[in-house]
Amino acid sequence: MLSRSEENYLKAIFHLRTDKSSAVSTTELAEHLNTKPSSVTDMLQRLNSNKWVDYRKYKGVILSSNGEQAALKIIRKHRLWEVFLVEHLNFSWDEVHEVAEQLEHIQSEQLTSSLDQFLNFPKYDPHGDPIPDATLQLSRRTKKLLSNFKREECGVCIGVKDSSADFLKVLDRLSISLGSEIQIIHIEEFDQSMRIAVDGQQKYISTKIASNLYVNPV
Amino acid sequence: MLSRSEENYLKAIFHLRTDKSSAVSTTELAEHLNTKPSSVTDMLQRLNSNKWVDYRKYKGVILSSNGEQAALKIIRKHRLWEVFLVEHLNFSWDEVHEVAEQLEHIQSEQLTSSLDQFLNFPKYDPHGDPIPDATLQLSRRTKKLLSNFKREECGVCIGVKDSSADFLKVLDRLSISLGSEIQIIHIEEFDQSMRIAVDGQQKYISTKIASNLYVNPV
DNA sequence: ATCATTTTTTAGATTCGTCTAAATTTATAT
DNA sequence: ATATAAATTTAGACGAATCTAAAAAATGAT
Repeated sequence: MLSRSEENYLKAIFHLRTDKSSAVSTTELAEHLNTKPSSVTDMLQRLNSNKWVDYRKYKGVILSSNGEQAALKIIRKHRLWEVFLVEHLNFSWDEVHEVAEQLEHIQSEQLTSSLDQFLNFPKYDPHGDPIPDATLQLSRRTKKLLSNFKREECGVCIGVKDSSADFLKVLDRLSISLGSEIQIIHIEEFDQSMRIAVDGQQKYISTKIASNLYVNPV
Repeated sequence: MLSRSEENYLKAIFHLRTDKSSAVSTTELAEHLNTKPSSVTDMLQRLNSNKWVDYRKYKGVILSSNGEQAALKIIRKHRLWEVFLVEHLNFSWDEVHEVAEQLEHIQSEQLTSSLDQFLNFPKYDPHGDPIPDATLQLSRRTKKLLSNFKREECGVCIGVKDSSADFLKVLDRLSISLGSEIQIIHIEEFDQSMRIAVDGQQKYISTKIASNLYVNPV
C-alpha cells in the first residue's frame, strides 16, 4: 500500500504532467511539493522500483499506468470531499482545499462510493474540475478562458484556472461562482480589462482575472 | 502538533484509564495498540517530556490535563464521524469503526464544528457512547446492563459494552439497534438466558449477549 | 567544442516510530 | 527474606522520509 507521502508524489506528477505532456523534472516536483530535489530523487527511485512511475536518471519521470490509476483515485476522493464540504458543510471555495488534502488519503472503497452516491454522483468539483467516476474516467469538456471572449458574447462560469485562496476570495467578492451567467459588456482597448455583467450585475475586472476564469459559451 | 501515532497513544490511555481509574501499564498499552512494550516506553517518555502525560518509570502513566483534552478532541471527532457514516452514508454498526479511526485524525476545527452542526449536535454515537460537545464535556447517563433486569421490566437500548464487529453483527441479526424497545419475557433459572421482546418480536438471547447490552429502564 | 552554469544525483546525517535482545526493576511464592 | 518469574526499560538497529553538502551530468552561450 502507498504511504501518504507516496500518494502526494503521484498526485503531484499527475498534476504537473497533464498540462505538459512531457516528463516531469525533479526540480519542478521539489517546488510543487515544497521539498528538496535530493528528497525527490530518493522518492522517485523508490516509486520506480515499485513500478508506480517510469523514472530515468536525469531524464525526469512519468506515471506508469498503475501510478496514474492511483493518482486518479486520490483526485477522485479529493474532489468528492470538496463537493461535500461546500454543499453540505457550508465551506467557501477558498476553504476547502486544505481539508480535502487530508481527506483524500482516507482508505475505504466503501466510504468513497457511498459519498459519491450521497452527493448524487457529481461530475465537477466546486472549482469546476472534473471528478473521476467509479471507473476513474474523467469527463472532458472544452474550457474557454473569459479573456478569449469578445464583446457581447456570454456564457456560464464553469471553473477557475488559478485556484489559489487569493483568487477565490476575489471571485467571492465579485459574486462570481460556478454557474454564474457572464456577459461581456465592454473590453478596454488599452489593457484588455473588461466590464462584464455577472447575473445581471455590472462589474469591472482586470485581464488577470479574465484569464483565470473558464466560461462555457452559450 | 501531535503526530497520528501520539494521538493514538493518548486515546488508548484515555480508554484504558476511564474504567480503571489507576495508572495504565506499559503492557496494557502495548496490547491495546498492537505494539511492543519497549515501543510504548519510548513513546511514553516522549509524551511525558512534552507534558501530554504523567509517566513514571515502572509505575505506569496517566494523562495530563492537556493530554485529556487532546484525547477528548479525537474521541469527539471519531464519534461524530460514526454518526455521519451511519446516518448519512448507510454504514452499519460494525462497519464504521475502521473508517472512523482514520477520520478522527483530520485536523480542522472548522470541519469538526460544521460536521457537528450538520449532524444536529448529536449527544451519542451509534454505539450509544457519549460524544464530547464543543467544550469537550461528556454527557453522562446511568447505564444498566440488560443482564441486571428482572422479569417483566422493560427499557430502551442505549448502547453496547462490547463493540466488536462480531457482537454488532449478532445485534443486527436480532434486529436490535439503538432505540429498540426491549422487554424481558422470561429468564431461565438454569443459565440466566432470556426470552425478550424486541419492538414486539420475541427473541431468545444468551447471558453473554444480555451482559453486553445497555438498556435504559422506562 | 569548450567552459561555466544549472540541474540532478549521491553520500552521509537526522528524526520518528518501530523492532529484538539484554539488562534492570518490581512482584510473587514459598 | 530470598529466589524466581513477570514486567519494564535500555541499548542498539532499521526503514521511511527528509535534510545539507559535495559530486556528477546536462545545458547553453560564446
